[in-house]
Parts: sequence; structure tokens; C-alpha cells
Amino acid sequence: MIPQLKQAIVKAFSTEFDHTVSVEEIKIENTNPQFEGSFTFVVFPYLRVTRKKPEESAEIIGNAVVQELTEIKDFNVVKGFLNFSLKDAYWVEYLESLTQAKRLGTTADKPQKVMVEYSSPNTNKPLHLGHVRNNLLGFSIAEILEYYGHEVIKVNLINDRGIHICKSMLAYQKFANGETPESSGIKGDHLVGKYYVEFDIAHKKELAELVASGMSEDEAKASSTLMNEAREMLGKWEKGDEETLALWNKLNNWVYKGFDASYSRMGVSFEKFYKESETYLLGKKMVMDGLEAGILFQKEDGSIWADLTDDGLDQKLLLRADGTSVYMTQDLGTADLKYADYGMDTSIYVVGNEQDYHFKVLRLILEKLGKTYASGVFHMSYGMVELPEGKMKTREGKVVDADDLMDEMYETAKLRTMEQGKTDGLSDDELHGLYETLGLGALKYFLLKVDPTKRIVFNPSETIDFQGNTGTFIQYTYARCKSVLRNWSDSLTFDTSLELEPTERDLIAHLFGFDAKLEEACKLYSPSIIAQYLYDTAKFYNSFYNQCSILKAENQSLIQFRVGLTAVTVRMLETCGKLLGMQMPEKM
RNA sequence: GGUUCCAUAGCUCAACUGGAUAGAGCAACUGCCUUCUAAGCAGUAGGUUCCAGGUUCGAGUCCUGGUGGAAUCACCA
Repeated sequence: MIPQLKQAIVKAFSTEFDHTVSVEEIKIENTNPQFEGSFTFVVFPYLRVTRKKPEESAEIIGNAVVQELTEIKDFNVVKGFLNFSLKDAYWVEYLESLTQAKRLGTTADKPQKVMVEYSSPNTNKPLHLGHVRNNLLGFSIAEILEYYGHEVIKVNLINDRGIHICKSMLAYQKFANGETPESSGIKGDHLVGKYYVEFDIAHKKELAELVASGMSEDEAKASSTLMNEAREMLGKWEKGDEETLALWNKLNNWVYKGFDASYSRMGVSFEKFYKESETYLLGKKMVMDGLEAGILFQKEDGSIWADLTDDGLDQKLLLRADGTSVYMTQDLGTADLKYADYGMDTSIYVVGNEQDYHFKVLRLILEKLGKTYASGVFHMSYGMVELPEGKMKTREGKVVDADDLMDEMYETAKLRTMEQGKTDGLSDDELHGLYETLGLGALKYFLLKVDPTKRIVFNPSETIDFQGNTGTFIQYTYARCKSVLRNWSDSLTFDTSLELEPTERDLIAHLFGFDAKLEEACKLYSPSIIAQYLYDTAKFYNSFYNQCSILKAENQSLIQFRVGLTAVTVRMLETCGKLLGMQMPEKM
């Protein structure tokens, strides 16, 4: 309908004002709810062409368009705003087309191959709320792109080596007495995380003692036995010391098992895992090649750098004097490996905005090195999740643990459901599934409804809502629709002579807007667009539901139309819910 | 100190990328279950969009300056 409307406006300009405008420059907006109509054309920008007052110009174009398009019922003019209303028959036919559509929403004109890297955890501690946001964002972005028709590869780059990993290994060796997940009953990632914290405690204690014995803080740091032992361990690891590798493998495998459980509960997944231990050396060759080609330069001490001063940035170290690599080196190598593996058009990194500078530099260096895929590298920079007192800090215990949070959501969902007392006849298994669906649904919606680029301040003392603009509200609406549809098994026919209620028309017009929202969500990599749309869908449906009787409407054609509206709504809720990773309950 | 980002109702968030009288939810208040699920619906109240200028038919949105906050500027990742 939008293309036809634009075309008619172009024609009106041509015949009424003898002026040529292109279809592309015509903008059609959704009519503000407080005015009559569905689509709006703003004439202000064209007054120079029409050389008439806004109202008069709009009037002329409106008349011409109504002549041209039979679907247009009427138009009204408020100042420079030209609002079009469509005939109810058009909306009924549109709804009918949706009931028969194979899928909701159009697909991309030019499908691409897109890689989405997300999660990217360290193997020295369990996941926290920050990771949860990352996981849900990454997964949802991947789902949205895939639904829009792109080929998507979800990958996880695991940070499984380095001094921080050695810290937990060392503490485990010293203090654990052979404790295992089995012997302690502690989930693997939490067990390893416990020793990461213990290292920090012991290290701080050691420093304090050294300072008390008369050392300066710097001296204490330099002579700390624990820290030196950790560094020593990292050296052994890099040299491939068997005993160290065995410990490393044992602990990491516990962590992976723990992560698997958390990922699976969150409902996120990956096609491929990259591990830093397998990629950290790859960047070296790229750097050496860059040096040889004169793109990079070497300092007197032998270290190798990229000079980015022409681009308004600093110099960036890429290889230390001793030839070991840094974070950037590894990321260069990984970027190259990813492209060699998949040859994707776009490579999205879902990483917090604290790394904006890093990714700016990464892309720039890839460009300088002449990598063609550099232009496809995109940092999906999202806002950090913070506590009221600031950033989360694992070592100080100031974290909202992912597993704990999911447990709490489950318990709250159980409590709320029991308060409602509407689940008679459900088995224990079904109840368990329902609490999980509701608890995680609330959590997912809570995190995804917010614009990804904005930071989230999470207050653990305020529980996540189950009322209002929440995942629960959407799930409730879904269950409500299902309850109606359970009482209907016949096929549907649509009567185009029906006269619609405003709530019915509003809901269909809203469903009409899905294409634009899906496209926008893809363009911005923003699940919040879908979440917002999903909320509005439920909102419009509930308005309609409260105002109109469905199965007991006055006549058969009205009943069938309203059942059809319910059927399409349920499909939209399910589709969008899936894009956010949310499950929907049949009853609640 | 340099660079980048942010500031909207008491709180949490929107505002279709420059459009109409800035909208939702929570919290408060008022109605609505003999009817397909009231985890809902309808309504009341709540705003100098941080401040001061500028751009134009029109600014929460763009530009300049200021205030307040955050991130980053590692031979950490």
C-alpha cells in the first residue's frame, strides 16, 4: 500500500503542480494516534513547489490521491499534515492475506552472510548479569538477521588463557585439596571462580603483610610470591609444560560444562567456538608481513607498532620486544581466521562499549594491512550493566550471578503464578516448564527492551516486574489468544463488507507495520525495536479483546473476522517472541 | 589533561532518525470480572526534555558554549 500511495503522490505533484519528485524522496509516516487516519504525508517541505498555503496544498494532493487510489476512504488535513484513512475492506483483505501468508514480514533484498560473535567469556569465573545481556543481545540479533533472510553464523570467542586464568589455577593448586565439582557439589564454573576470588584474597593479604614489614606498595607488588608464581605458571603454560596443561585442561573443562548449562538454560547457542589459546599466535604473521610491507614499524627495542597518528589516534603496540603478542595481535589473527573459515560479508562483534577504542583501532589496522573484509567489521557496542554503586566486580563479590538470577526469576514466577491460582490441571512437569518460561521471559524482555547502546543500571533489591511493560504481559496475551483459539476449529472466511471498530482497525494497521520494524531492527542491530513492537502488539490486542466479544460476536462473519485477527496476533507474538528468545505458554 | 558517549515524569524506559498537544510501564488515585484468562481494560494526576544561545516553516532530536556523569587513552584482556 505504501508504494502505491507514494506513487499517487508523485503523480499528484506532476499533474497538479507540474513538478517532478522521485518516489524515494516521498516520506510516508504512520498517523499520530490522536488524529484520524493511518498514513500521513507532510507537505511542509514542498511549499516552495506548490506555492500555496500548507492546508491548501495538502487539500489538492489529498483530492488527487483519493481519485487515484480506490483503497483510500478519505483524507483530512491538519496544518501541513495530510492524513489518509483506508477503507475497511482493504484492512479485512490485508488481514486475510496475513492468515494465508507462509511467514510474517518480508525478507532482505540482498541476503548476506553475517557472523555474530557474542558472549566471549573468560574461563576463570562464572557468568554474570553483564554476560546475560551480551548473550541475549547476540542471540537475538542473530535470530533477527536470520529471520530477515541473512545467513548467520553464531560464534563464541573464549578467553581461555592468560595471567587471570593462571591465578585461579594457582589458587586451586594451593588451596583446593583436590576439590572437584562432584566432591563439592559446586557447578564447575563457580568452583573455578571461587579460586579466582581466593587468589585475590590471598594476594591482597600477602601485599598487606609485605607493606607492614616495611616495603612500599610497588616493592610489595614486585616481590609478591603469589603473583610471581602465577607469572611463572603462565610461562610454563606457554612452553607447553605437561603438568600445567593438564591442570589447565581440567579446570577449563569444568568451566565449559558449567557454561554449557547456563547457555542452555538461557536458550543461546553457537555454531563455532574459537579459543584464544588456539588463535593468539596467528596475528604474529600478519604483523610481520605488515612490517615487511612497510605498513608497520619497529622500535629500537624490537617491538612492533602501528602508527595511527595520521588518523588522529596514537601509536599502537602489536608485538612486544620479546616477540609475544598482545590482545590486539590476537584479535587481528582471529579476524583473519574467521574470514578464512567463513568468508562472510559482515562480521559483528557484540562487545561492551568500554572497548570502543579497541575496535576502532582493530578495524583501522585491518584496513591498513589491506584486508578487504575490514569494511565488514562492525562493533555492536552495547551499554554496560551496572549496579547502583557502579561496575560489577567479581573479585569483590559485587556481581549479580547469572545462575542465581535465573533461579530467582524462576522462584518469583512460581510465587506469582500460585497467587493467580489459574493453573489447575497442569502436571508438575508442566508447572516447572511454565515457571521457567515465565521467569526467563521476564528477564529476557527486561534486558532486551532497552536500546542496546544504553547502559542499564540494575538494582538487585528491586525485583523484575511481572506486570505492565514486561515479558509476562506479552506471554499473558499469548495465552489469552490461545484460550480463544482452542474454542475454534473451523476454517475462516473473510467478509469485506464488515464495518470495523477502531480497536480492530488499529490492531490491523499495527500488524501492517511489522515489515518496517523488522527492517529497522536489522539495520540498527536492535532487538529493542522488536521488543517495543511486541509490546504494542499485545497492548493493541488487549484493547480490542476488552472491547469486543470474539466468539460471541453478533454474527458469523464478525466472529470469523475476530478469530482471524486473534490467529494472526498469536502468530505475531510467537514470531517476535522467538526473535527475542522468549518462549510462550499455552496457559498461565 | 585529550578523545568518545550519556542527561526526557518520583523511578524504569519510548518518541518511526527534523514533524502535530513529548508517550508507555511502575508507584498513587477512580471505575470495570454472572460473559472467550482482571498477570487485563478504561480513566485521573504527574514535564522549563540538564542550562544558555543558534540553524528553520518546525528542535527532545542538528550546531556552538557551559554544567553534571561515564568510558577510554596499558608492553591487561
